[in-house]
Amino acid sequence: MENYSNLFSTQPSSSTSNSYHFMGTSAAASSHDRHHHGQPCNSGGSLSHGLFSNSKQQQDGGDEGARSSPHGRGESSAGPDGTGGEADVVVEKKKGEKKERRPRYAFQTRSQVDILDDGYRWRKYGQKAVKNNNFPRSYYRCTHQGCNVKKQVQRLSRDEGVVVTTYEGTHTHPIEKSNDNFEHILTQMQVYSGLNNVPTAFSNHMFQ
DNA sequence: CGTGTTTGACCTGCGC
DNA sequence: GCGCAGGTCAAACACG
Repeated sequence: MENYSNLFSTQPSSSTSNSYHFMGTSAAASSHDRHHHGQPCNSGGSLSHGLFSNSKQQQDGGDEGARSSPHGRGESSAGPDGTGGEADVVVEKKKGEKKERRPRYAFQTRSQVDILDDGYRWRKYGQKAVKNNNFPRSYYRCTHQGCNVKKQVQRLSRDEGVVVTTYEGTHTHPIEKSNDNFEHILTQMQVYSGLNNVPTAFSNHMFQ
């Protein structure tokens, strides 16, 4: 809760690249332990659920068990085989069309921990070292059945106090547990959302 | 035993 | 075509 970094949202420049909606906030993020008191207190499940919704694009990925790649690998792009479900979720290359990805929503927080406890259950499925960054990037997927939401968590190398979380997709289910902390974060995000503050320097760094 | 993490290998896109 | 970087898979492992 020191200072709110930045917040911005880039427009879906549908040009091949992804669209990022970026926002910044600072929080005492606590997550250390994901679901201990995992009670389904679906207190509305509105907050984050609504906030990260990208209106359209992938809202279908819904029940398609997400992964059903027959060959195990290369599922991400070899997807479009007609099974509808996944094909339209990952709008990658569709027979010739230029690839287009789901919009991502990123926001940075000033926190000691990497993972924000946003009320959903996530399963880590990968971690990669990122170029020009001392810290690795972690990849998470929502564990809820049929929910295809992913998120990446990365810490800035030049400011290790800042954690960048990138969400991709929309949750197809209500939040699994309420979380005052995250609600607080969201509140901040909304507030700053109105300011239209754009951190250019940072954006140049993170996404391209 | 169920769930989540770690980690090396693999795949793909992109720039040169 | 090659190499690099990002993204994902899945087996092995750890933990409650």
